[in-house]
Amino acid sequence: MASNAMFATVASLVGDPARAGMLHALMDGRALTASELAQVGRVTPQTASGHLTRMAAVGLLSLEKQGRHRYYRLASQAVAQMIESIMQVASGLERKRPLFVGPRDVALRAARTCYDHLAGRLGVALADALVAGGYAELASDAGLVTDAGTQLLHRMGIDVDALLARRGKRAPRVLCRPCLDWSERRPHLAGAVGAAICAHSFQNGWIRRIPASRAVAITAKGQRIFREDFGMHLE
Amino acid sequence: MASNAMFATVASLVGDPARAGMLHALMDGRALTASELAQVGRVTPQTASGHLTRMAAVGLLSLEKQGRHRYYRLASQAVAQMIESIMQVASGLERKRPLFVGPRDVALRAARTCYDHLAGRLGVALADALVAGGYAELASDAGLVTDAGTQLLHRMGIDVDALLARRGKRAPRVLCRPCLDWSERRPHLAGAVGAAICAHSFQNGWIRRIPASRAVAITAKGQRIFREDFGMHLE
DNA sequence: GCCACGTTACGGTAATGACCGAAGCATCAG
DNA sequence: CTGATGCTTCGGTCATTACCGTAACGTGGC
Repeated sequence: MASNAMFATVASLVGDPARAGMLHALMDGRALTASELAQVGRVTPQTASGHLTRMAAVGLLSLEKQGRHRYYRLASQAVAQMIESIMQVASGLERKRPLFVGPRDVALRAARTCYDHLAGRLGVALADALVAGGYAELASDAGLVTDAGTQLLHRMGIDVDALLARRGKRAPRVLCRPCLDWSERRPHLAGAVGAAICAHSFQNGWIRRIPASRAVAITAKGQRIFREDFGMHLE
Repeated sequence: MASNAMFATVASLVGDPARAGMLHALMDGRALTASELAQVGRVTPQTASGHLTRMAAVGLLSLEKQGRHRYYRLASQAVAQMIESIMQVASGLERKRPLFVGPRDVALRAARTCYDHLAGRLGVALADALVAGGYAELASDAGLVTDAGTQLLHRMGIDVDALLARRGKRAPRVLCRPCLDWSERRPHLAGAVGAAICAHSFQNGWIRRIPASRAVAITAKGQRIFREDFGMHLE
């Protein structure tokens, strides 16, 4: 196998607790400074710097200098998907022992971003509502947005056709990627469509980020739109 | 995050070169003995035994005792998908430096199994042919089998409806998962449908395993069927 | 110019863990 | 029973590497 060495390199990089914490924090798709990442990794800035340069050198992270700050972010969607799939396995194995839910997790479980799309109960509820309304079909393997769904999204201001055209797709149907939620163990909407919905939700003030967290809060406006327009049931 | 520790544990387990080699070898979905795995990991049986017990204890591998042999296999499809996604990232990063293609790789690149479905040029060609014939639609995110595709597979002896029923799906359409091939960098058919096609191909003698390898050979019968019935172009 | 802050480079230390040799258990053949 | 094979456990050695303290290097504000 050609890439056996690189394979081990990548996995062992991700396997260190400090680096794992940093990558975890970067999973919301934002860029964070070295200091912030040192904090989430629970190591001193010196140590964190070493970790970050190594991950950037291999290509897991991309670096953007801005003044005296250095912003790191996940280098690609492939990296995010890899981390997601490892979390998938890890959380599956952890089910064996009783799982404590700390207060810090409450907000995360309610609603959060997963690299570029919505996850948590919000993400799952959105997916459920779209399926229930006949706007989408979701299997464990794959998913697709129906014609009715395309129209709904268009009414909400999300142009799915433009999305397809931009990616140069010939597929007549709008396919989308399901993503198994590690906290809910249920599929939700990822991929290009999921990312578009998430971005649109931020832009229109349906949701907003909770500072220093991957969690997001649903605004009053968002509550109304999610319930009335998407037909979601948010407890 | 609740599972941060487990996350790092899983990733660091995968990150060791010897264990990575073993997992790599197990990616064809078969079960291998401890000795065989020691060989592919290039370590002595004692060392391998330690690795294997650890991976089984955490839940990455499942163990089946048979006489004086101990057969290890990947514990779940989730584990296979995780490894696949890490390979994805690793091979992407490796593109920077010139990539040598050893003779050992030639057969692998031509046709191999990827846990439970076909990959390599064979897998990609099959996917291309299905798309070209209007039997399937594939995007990077997801895919689906068209009605024509369902009928074609039914004629070949693969009952897609039964597949759906077995999984208790309500989705009216047959969705399938695309899997980016690390050697071809093109999508091919994975998921339930891909697995069914692969299993069927083995059962009917269209392909057979090349001993001591993940590579598979296409039989004369297979050549004919792939070309005439599926419309594939195999060089 | 100066100082404050964020980040990186360079030591030395300590702990983790991979590895193998030797020995001990099982299982199967004769 | 005896020997052979497959696998595991134990003990000890060695290499790797995460970590921090100290110090140096940039950038931005004053």
